[in-house]
Amino acid sequence: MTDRAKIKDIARRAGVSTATVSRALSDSSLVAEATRERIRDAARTLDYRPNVAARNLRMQRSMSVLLVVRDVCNPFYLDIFKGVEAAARAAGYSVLMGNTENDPDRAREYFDMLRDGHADGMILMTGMLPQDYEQILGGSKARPIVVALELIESSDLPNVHIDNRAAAYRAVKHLIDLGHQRIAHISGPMPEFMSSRRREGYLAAMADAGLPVPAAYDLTGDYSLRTGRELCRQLFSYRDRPTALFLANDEMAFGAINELRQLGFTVPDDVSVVGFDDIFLSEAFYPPLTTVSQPREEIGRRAMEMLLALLGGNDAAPSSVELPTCLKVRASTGPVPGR
Amino acid sequence: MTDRAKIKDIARRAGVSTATVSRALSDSSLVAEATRERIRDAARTLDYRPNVAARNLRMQRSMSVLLVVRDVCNPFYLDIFKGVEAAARAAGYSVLMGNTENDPDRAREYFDMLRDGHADGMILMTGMLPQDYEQILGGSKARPIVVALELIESSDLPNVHIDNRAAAYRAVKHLIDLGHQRIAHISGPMPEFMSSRRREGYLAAMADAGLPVPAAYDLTGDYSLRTGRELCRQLFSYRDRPTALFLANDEMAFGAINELRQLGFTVPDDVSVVGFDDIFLSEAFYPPLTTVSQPREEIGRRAMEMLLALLGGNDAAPSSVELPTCLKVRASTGPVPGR
DNA sequence: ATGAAAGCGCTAACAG
DNA sequence: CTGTTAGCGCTTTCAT
Repeated sequence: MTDRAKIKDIARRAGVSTATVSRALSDSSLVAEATRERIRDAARTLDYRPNVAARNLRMQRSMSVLLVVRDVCNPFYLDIFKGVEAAARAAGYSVLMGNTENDPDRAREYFDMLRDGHADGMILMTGMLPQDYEQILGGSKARPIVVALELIESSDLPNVHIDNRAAAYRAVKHLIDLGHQRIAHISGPMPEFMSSRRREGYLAAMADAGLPVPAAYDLTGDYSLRTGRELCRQLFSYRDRPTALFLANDEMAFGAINELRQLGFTVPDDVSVVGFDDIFLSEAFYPPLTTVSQPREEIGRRAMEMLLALLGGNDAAPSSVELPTCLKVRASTGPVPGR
Repeated sequence: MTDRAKIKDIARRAGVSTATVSRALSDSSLVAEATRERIRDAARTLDYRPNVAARNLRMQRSMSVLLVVRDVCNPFYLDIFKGVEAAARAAGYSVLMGNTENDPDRAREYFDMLRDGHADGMILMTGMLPQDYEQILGGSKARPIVVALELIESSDLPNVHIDNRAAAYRAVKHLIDLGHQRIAHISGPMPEFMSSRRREGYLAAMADAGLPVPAAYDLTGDYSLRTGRELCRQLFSYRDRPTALFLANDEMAFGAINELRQLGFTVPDDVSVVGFDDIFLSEAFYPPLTTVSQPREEIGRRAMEMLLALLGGNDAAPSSVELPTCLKVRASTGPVPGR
C-alpha cells in the first residue's frame, strides 16, 4: 500500500523493456510465451498492481460510471444499486454514487464530472437535465448517458423504464373490478414525468369505467409517508368518502394505511389501498400491500448494460427499453364494502 | 464533453505559461491579480475543466473513497450512505460503492483498489479483513481505513460504532420492566461481532434480573425476514412460550410479528416485540415497532470525517468514536399478559 | 518478438 | 511574480 512496484521494476527484474511488460500484462499476442511467463512471475513476486491514475490518463478513460439519483435515502433504489453495481463490476467498472437531492445545481456537478473525465458515463435517475446541458444533450445520440426510471422529454437519451401509465391503469382497474367506484388518487409531485404518467393511468381507468373523479379525489402528494397520511386524512374528512385509494408509491400507501387505522377504518374491509413500487417490506407490512412491482434490479442491470454498450461504441444497442411490471394482489385490497 | 480545453490552451490564450495557469487556477498567492483575472477569463470562455486523471496521476491521489458494505440492498445503510456522501462531497471527494455480499474475495478486491490508487481511503462496514491483509493492517495505524458499525478485533483500525451490548441490554431491560420474564432472543449470524454483542446484552440483562434463558430461547438467525418468521414459529411451538421477543434487528422483528399474527397472537397484547436499528418504516409498521435507534447518518458522517482526517495526515483525530443510541418505545411492547 | 521514445494533462521544483 | 523543465506511470506507435 505504500511502496508500489511499478512497471519499470518488473521490466528490470525480468530483463525486458517496459513496453514488453505492458504488453505481456495485457495479454497482447505479440509476446513470446517464455517472456510472458517471466514477466508474470516478476509481477507476482513484486506484487505488482498497475496504477490506475496513470493508465486512466494514458487511456483517456476512468473505468467508472456515475449513478445519479434524486435521493440516496430512498429504499426504492436499493435493488437498482445492486443491478448496476453487479453489471458494472462484471465489466470492470466502478460505480460512483451521485445524490442530487432534487437540486439542479447538484445535478450539474455530476455532468461536470463526466466532462472532467471523472467518470466515463452516467446513469441518470433524476428526470432532469441541468439547464445548460439541455441544448448540448438535447438532440444528440451517443452521449454516454442512460436515463433510468424516468424519461427526459427534451432529449432522446437512451433509457430504460416501465410503462407507468399502463401499470397504474391496471392497478386501478383491479379496484374497479372489485366493485369500487369511489376511488381516490394521491399522486407524486406534479409536473413530473413519473407522477403524471401514473396519474394518467388512474384517470384513464376511471374514465374507461365511466366513473367520476371529483376534484377532491385527485390529490397531489410528494411520495412521502407524511403526505400519504395528511392527504388521506383530508380525503376522509369529506362527506363522500372513497372506498378505495390508489397511491403513486408504497411509502404514501403506508402513510395512508396508518392514518386510516387511526381514523378507525379497517383495510381492506372499509377501504382498499393500492400502492406502487413494491418496495422492501411491502409484503411484510400489515396488511400486506397490493402494489405494482417493477423489476428494479433488472432496471439497474439493463441500464448499466446499455451504458456499457454505449461506451463500447456499440450502435446496435437499443435506445429505449421498456420492462414489464406486475400487479401484486395482496391483502390491502378487497371487495367494496356492503356488497 | 468532447473537445476539452486543456491548460495549454488557456496558457496560449492568456499569453502566459502553463505553470502560471495552474497556479492561478488553484488560487496560489503568487500570481498577479491582473494575470489571474486574465487567466480566469480565458478558462471561462474556453469552458475549461481540469482533467482529473492527469491531476490524479501527478498528485498521487484520486479524491475518491470507497464505501464497502456487506450488502447494498440492506435498507439499513441508506442513511449511512447519505452521511458519508455529504461529508465526502463537502471535502471534494467522491464515493465509490463497494458490495461484498459477505464474500472475503470480493472484500479483497476493494483493498486492492486502494493499492491501485483507485481510491485514497476506505470506509469498511463488513466486519472482516481479507486473509492476506490481516497482518499488513493488523498492527499499523494511519492506514486510510475507517471501520464503521463493526469492529475488527484483529486490528486497531480507527472506527466509529455504537455500544451494541449496552443498547441490547437496555432494550431487554425495557421488557423486564414491563414484567416480562420469558423473553427469547433471535440473534444475527453468530460468530460475528455485532450479533455477539447484542446477544451479550440480552444475556446480561436476563442474568442481572435473575431470569433463566432456556436454550430454546436463545436462537440464531441471520438478520433476514425469513429467519425472523421461521424461528418465531419454532419458538411458539414449544410448551413454554415466551411473552416477549428481542430480535437483533428490525427486519427479523417484522418477520416475527408477521408470524405471530399468523399464529393468532396479538402484538403487544399476547407477545411484546423489540427490534434493533429503527430502519425506515419501523415507525409506520403495525404495530409501530419498539426498537433501538442509532444515529445512522451521523455514523456515516463521522466515519467520513475520520477518514478525511486520516487522509489529511491529522494525527490528533480520535481513533475510536462511540455514538449514543436511543430506545424508541412504541406500540409493539406492552405489559406482560395477565397482569 | 522486442525496445526506444513520445506523450496523456497536470503540478511543482527551480531559476530567474 | 513568472517561465522552464521534469516528471507522475502507463500504453503505444514506430522502428528493428
